[in-house]
Formats: sequence, structure tokens, C-alpha cells
Amino acid sequence: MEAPTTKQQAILDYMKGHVSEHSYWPSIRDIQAKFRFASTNAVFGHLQALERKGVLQRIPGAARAYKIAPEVVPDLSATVITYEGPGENVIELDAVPFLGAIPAGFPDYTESSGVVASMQAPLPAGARRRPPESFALRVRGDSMIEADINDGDTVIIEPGTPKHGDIVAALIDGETTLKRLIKQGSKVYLKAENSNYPNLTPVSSLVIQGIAKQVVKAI
Amino acid sequence: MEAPTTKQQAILDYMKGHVSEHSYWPSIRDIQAKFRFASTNAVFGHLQALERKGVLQRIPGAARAYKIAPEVVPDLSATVITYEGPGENVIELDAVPFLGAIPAGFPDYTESSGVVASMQAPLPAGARRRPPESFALRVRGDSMIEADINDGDTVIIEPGTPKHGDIVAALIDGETTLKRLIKQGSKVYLKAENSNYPNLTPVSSLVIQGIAKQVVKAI
DNA sequence: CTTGACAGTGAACAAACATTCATAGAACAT
DNA sequence: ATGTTCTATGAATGTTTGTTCACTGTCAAG
Repeated sequence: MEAPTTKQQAILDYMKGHVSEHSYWPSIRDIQAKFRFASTNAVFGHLQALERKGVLQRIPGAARAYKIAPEVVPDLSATVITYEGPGENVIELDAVPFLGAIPAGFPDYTESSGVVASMQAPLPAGARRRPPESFALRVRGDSMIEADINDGDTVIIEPGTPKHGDIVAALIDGETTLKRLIKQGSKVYLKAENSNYPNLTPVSSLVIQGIAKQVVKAI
Repeated sequence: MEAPTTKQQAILDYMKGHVSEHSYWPSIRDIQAKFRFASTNAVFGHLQALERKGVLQRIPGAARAYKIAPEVVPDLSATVITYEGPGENVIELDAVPFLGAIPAGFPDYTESSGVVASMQAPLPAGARRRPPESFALRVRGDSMIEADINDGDTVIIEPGTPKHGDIVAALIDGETTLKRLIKQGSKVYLKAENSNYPNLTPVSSLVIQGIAKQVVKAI
């Protein structure tokens, strides 16, 4: 996808900020005034460009009506640390408590609007978190197959505040699942990295247990 | 505040749902079509009523532009469990680890838009969470004075998913504070229960350590 | 019985708003 | 040199949309 220019990005950011502050979208004339354009058509062109580049969706004819496209997530597969034999990685793995297997969850595209949950994340049954609070989980299923995390792999989960694009261990319906975190405005999505399942299932609440930092590949 | 009628509430719910689904507000004619009104004025009257009752704010002249007023929180002071002497409550208190005092935080009205944080909540320094994961905190300050939680009281914090109106222990700028959780659409607020401080301070992220379930009053 | 609040129809208006057309300079590759 | 793309101006157009006015029926309080 083509990247927006700096001005287009500035306009997009202003629109996002306007929604965040006022809870409704700005009109074209609002944007025009903000950026001191002499013509509404200048804004119009930029909005068309933003839509053509896939980051903004306009609703033709409707006033103050837009949708923000989910941000594109950079491919993390290249940054995954792969276990290739005895070495420091092994020690690091052994140093954290092993808590069990991830029931892998459903390889769907889960939406959670108005996320509030922020809580002591429940651990798998019988497990007890110890300092340094990192733990390992065995992956079951292929919901993250396109992030190069496959069935049988082991992921190292660490506590922390997840950023957009992070792969997180999230608790959905009592099961720990591995998904990529997608922020879109004030909404949060959990995205399975498996193109075979483009479904979208809403969940009421969201509890994140940690961020997947490393992957130990099954050999 | 006067309560909306069932029809007015239905319209308000539809508007909220429309925003949640489409990310922009419906027009009056959208609402008209949804509820099969023969006139736009029927919708107009209901919107005026909703605004008069303080649950909806209209932006005059602007299309598809509204704000939702923060929901009113029911008074929980009557449901607070008060410690009145030796008994089961004492045992319950002794059964949970006592972790320290809440630096009570600032008695302000804190806003957090686009909340994402959902994480292993940091514990007060030197503390270590143990099963059953409940703990007690001593209250300092009078930010929750109107919820009948005063300086010197002890609150029992339990993990769980907080609902709208729950009193939560939240970590703001590294300090644990006691506030009431307010959900407003996709936004989350932390409200101090002290009418002397109607301030509104934005915070970037939000970590909730637990829900205040009981209050042990200082005698 | 009357008054007033409430909920609705129907028509019409005026402002807000997205959209289109014509035009043009600057940057840039062909 | 020349065409293309990007960005912008300026004016005009037509729809969308909030808003108002006049009128009707219902229901409960006084």
C-alpha cells in the first residue's frame, strides 16, 4: 500500500484527534479551516488520496462520516528469535517457569470495542507466576502461522504494555490465545495471523496476560 | 436528572450502536428510517428530550455530530460493607496479605481515551501477590469521601473485570489511586468521589490493579 | 371539562456539506 | 521540451441534513 504524504498524514491525524476530542468527525470545512486552505477542494483531494491509499474510508454523500482502515501491521517474522540449538537461549528458556500449553484458541479476527479490562491476568490452572514474571507457553494450533509461529513452538511471554502490532497472549472466554494486537482509534482488535480465517467475532472483555517476545521453534 | 423514556432510550442505544458499528453518528433521517417514523420531527423531538434530560449533547447546525454525557453512577455508599468489630470480617481481612498504603492520588476527574492497557498490574514496591490474589490497602486522602470511603479506611481489593460504576484501584503515574470507573461509549473515565475537585486530567494509559469489594472503616 | 405535557404527521426552509468543474503553478521523470 | 502527478485556487452545484411551523391525537392531572 502506498504511504500517505506528510500533509495527508497530518490531516488524518487531525481527523483522528477531532474524533477523540469531540466524538464526531470534522467536516471538510473544519479541516479546511484548520489547515488554512483557501478551497475546500484542497481537502477533498487529500481525502481522496487517503482513501485511494487505503487508510481512510469515506461514506459518499454523508456528512462527517468516515471510517479508519485498520493499520497495517509490519511483518514481525523476520525479528523472531529462533532457537537453533544449545546456547544462551536455552538457559533463558530454562530460567522462566513453564506453565502449560496454550489451547491456541480460535483462529479468528476478534473485535473488542470499548476495551476496559485491565487486571491481574489469570494464570493457567495450577500455575503461579514468579519473578521475573516471564513464562513460557507451548503453542497449539496454527492461528499465528503467518507470523511464523507454528504448532508445537514455544513462546516466551513477558509482562508489559502492549503496543500496536505486538503479539500478545490474551484470555478469551477463559482460554489463553495468541493473537496480534491491533489498535484502531479507540478500538482494539485481536487478529489471528492466518488468512484462512478472516472471521470477525466480538468479545465483551479483554484480558491480556503478556507480550510474546521470543519464539523457540520446534525442531 | 430526569430519566429518558423507553423510546428515547431505544433511540439513544441505536445511536450508540451506530457509532460503535460504523464509527460515525447516524443522521436524523437514519434514525427516522430505523424506527419507521413518518416525520423527521418525531426524531427531532426525541433528540431534544434526550438533550434536555442531559444524556445527549447536540451540536447545533452540525451534521451527525453528538456527544454522549457521562453516565450517572448509582450511589454505592449503601452497599459498602462496614467493619464494626470482631467477627467474620476480621478473619477475612486477616486472610489477605496487607500490602501497604494507597498514596491516595489526586482527587481529580481523570480521563483516559483509547484505553488499551491490560497487563500484569504492578504491585506496590516490595509486595508480592499471593493466592487468593486479594489484598488490602489503607486509604490516604479523601478523594472518595462521597462514596463513604475516608482517610484511614482499609479497602479489600480483588482481581476481576471491572464494570461501569465499580470502585477500582488504578495505577496512575506510578501511584495507586482509588477511583470510580466510568464507561462512556468507548472511552473510560476514572472519577474521584469528591465534589470539591471537578477537574479533568487526561492520562495516556491506564492500569487497574483490582476492584474494591469491601471497606473496613476506621473506628 | 379543560389544560398541558407528550408523541406524532406533513410540509417546507435554509444552512451545512460533499462534490464537480475549470484553471494553474511546481516538481519531476521522459 | 513535454507530459504527468501533486497540490492548490475559485466558483458553482446539488444533495444532505438540521430545524421550524402548523396541526392532530392521546393521556393524565387539576
